[in-house]
Amino acid sequence: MARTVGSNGARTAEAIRQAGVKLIYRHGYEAMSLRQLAAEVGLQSGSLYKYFDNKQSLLFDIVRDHMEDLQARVDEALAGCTTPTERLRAYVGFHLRYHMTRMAHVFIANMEIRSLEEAHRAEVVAMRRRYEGLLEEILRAGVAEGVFKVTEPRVSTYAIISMLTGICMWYRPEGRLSQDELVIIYTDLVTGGVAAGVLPTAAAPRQLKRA
Amino acid sequence: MARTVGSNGARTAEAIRQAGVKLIYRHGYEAMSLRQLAAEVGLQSGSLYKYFDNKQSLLFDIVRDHMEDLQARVDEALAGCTTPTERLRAYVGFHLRYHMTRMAHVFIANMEIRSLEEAHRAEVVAMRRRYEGLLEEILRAGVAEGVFKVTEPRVSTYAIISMLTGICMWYRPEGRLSQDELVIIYTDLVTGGVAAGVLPTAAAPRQLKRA
Amino acid sequence: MARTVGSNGARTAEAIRQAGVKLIYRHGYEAMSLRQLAAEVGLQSGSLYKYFDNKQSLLFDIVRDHMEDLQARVDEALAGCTTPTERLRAYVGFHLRYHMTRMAHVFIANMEIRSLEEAHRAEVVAMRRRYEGLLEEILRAGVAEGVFKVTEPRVSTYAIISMLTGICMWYRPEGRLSQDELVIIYTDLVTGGVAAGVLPTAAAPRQLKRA
Amino acid sequence: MARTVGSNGARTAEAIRQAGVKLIYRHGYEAMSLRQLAAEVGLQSGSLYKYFDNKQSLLFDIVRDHMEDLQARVDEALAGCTTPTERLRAYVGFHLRYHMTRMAHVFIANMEIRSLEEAHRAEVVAMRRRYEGLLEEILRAGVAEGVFKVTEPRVSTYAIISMLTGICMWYRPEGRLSQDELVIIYTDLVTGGVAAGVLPTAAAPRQLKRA
DNA sequence: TATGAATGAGGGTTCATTCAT
DNA sequence: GATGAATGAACCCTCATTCAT
Repeated sequence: MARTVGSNGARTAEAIRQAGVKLIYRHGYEAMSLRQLAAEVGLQSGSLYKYFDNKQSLLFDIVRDHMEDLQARVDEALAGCTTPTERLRAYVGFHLRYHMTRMAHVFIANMEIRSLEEAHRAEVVAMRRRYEGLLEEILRAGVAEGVFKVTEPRVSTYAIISMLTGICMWYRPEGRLSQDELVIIYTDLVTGGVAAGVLPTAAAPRQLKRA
Repeated sequence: MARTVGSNGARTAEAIRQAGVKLIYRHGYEAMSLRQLAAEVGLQSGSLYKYFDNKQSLLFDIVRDHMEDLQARVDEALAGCTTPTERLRAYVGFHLRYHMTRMAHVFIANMEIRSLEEAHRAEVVAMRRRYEGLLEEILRAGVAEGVFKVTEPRVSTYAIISMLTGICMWYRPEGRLSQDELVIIYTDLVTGGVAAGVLPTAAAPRQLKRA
Repeated sequence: MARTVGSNGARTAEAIRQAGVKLIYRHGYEAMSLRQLAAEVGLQSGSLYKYFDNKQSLLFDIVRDHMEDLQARVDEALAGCTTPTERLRAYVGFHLRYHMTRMAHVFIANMEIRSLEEAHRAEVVAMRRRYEGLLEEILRAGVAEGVFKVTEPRVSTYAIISMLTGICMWYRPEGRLSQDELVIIYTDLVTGGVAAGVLPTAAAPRQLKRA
Repeated sequence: MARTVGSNGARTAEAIRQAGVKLIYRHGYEAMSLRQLAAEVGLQSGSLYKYFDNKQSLLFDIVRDHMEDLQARVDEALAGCTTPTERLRAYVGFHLRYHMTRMAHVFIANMEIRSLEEAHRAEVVAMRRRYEGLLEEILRAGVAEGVFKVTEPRVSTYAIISMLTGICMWYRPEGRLSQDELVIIYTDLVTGGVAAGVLPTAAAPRQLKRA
């Protein structure tokens, strides 16, 4: 890709960021080379170092900015929702739409945590914990009010988050179902799963035989 | 790690396989070097080539064998279960126990699909599709019998699989909750989510504002 | 050899080319390592890849450029020569002088065809055929005019080319005989060999006993 | 290739020798791996060391045996030929037939001298010198008797040998021309080239311009 | 701001060779 | 006589990174 004539520093920085997201999403952080990235934005690979300190910090910046954005937006989305049920629906809807809209960023933030250096990983994990903590609090509040039946809110939180996040493994904008339709389907699954006083508990299941 | 005296070929092959699973699980396929792997089993890196053709085939062998094992065991687990509800509980229980027991293999099979060469990836994806197809059939059967309320069995399948698989992101054998307890929790979430005639559908949700 | 201070890219490229010719001539393409080559020009081996795509392409570039040069110069050398005899003498003289002057290149082009990948080999073989074809045409013209007695121009072409090219197996610039003297000797051999109506044909020879 | 059942040591040794000749001829000494060679005769590569000390000695054995055979047979071929002309014809005919019959050995002996260790190379070069010396003596004898006009017998020897040897670069047994026909063609070229009192010497030729 | 030449480490892989069995 | 597991060195090549210009 030829270099954009008249590009200034800020524009180049943004181009690098976007190309980085695209290439990490497509190939993985380890598999993406800075030569590739440089070629994508029309630079020599050495020139990238005007825009970041090293490859690792590029990844960290992408992930951290994503997590900050996610947190800011979920706070917005929940503002004004008061009852646990309302808040649950808002959280689920927000999470799904965000993940369908920014698949690449989300995918990277989930898959490449492993590639972050320890200090960076810790920071990202803390941000993630805060974001997921919101859902756990919603579940606990619903339990307290008797509208949810959840014996282990932490576990259910993990379960629900995993379910919702999984959408970015297969969702395609050009697919048959609209975002709205998908939100309804998933919301039904979640609310059904946590609804109070509906179904009897699962019976004690059989043991898995080891190899 | 020093080489085990008297080790023979078969034992070395097994050691390589296990060390491979461990290191790929821990560092990722791209990040694991064959020198690391060789050191782990007490060999020179070139000696590994007695046991596989190349790094890629090591990964593929691990993933393919895992998928075959998974399929064989789920078939076993479902044998004798006839009603959709029974079969759903069996599938969920099996999937969870398998994933809690063989976390590393499962994690690799999910995360490193990206690192497989196209032909290998296609093969693995087909195997996965078959495995997940079992759940979809169960949901469809339940809908047909009127015991499940699922408008998009394919989507719900993805959702449920994601939820269940997510357990291998955080489960620790030494954790507070037993496998049995976790199975109950997840099973309740799933069965509640697909149960017929319980909750009203989610209202049309708000749109996510673009960045 | 230490790196020449102030060397720029073009100079390095040329140094690599020359060192490549020298080392391939001396050790053979297979036996020359890129570490050797890099050391010869004062680089790290990885740095060579700024200057060629891979080892094979270094060889191909050397051989192809040599063949192009050879063809361009023989065309020059033959320009203005009209009679078959004149042209034969010109071809022979040119071929010998060229081979005495650029022994290494010629040697490589002859010996390392085997080391070229199929596509490259085909290209080089075609160039060689064109160059040798010139001699064959000269012989045929001489036969047509009755000045040469050559029953199989193709075979005689191979024979003459082999004879002349062989000079680069032993010629040394510091040797007793000058290039001019050698040209005379070889030219006499060739012209004597193809001269019309001189000697009776060889009698039917004895059969070689098989081992 | 599967191992021949019931093969004994001598048979295996011979099989290795033949496979070695074939593979070195086809790929070159450096490019042939002992794994390849072992596979060709149905052995593990380590087992080859029962039959030779190392890769180098395999090459040397092949070349030395070939040179000894060549010398023994040329002595035979010349036995009974007395006049220089007779002897020249005999030498040429023998050389050509031998080279057409044992192309692989000849090719190896010519091409892989470079791959021989210094001591081995010296030995082979000496053998070759002796073999070529025969031709030189024939030329000198012919000059002494006045039947050949050769000013530099050493040079002419090189020239003639190169011409004749070149046949193994293109000869194919299934080709249009028989060995007898080819011998006649080459013999005419050689005898014409060295015949006394036929052609005027080549005029002083032009200088080759350097690049 | 960007280049482009260069580094130095390390990647996956192949090789000739050894040796206990 | 042959295996097969293993070595240790070297192979070609790619990488993130540096720095004078």
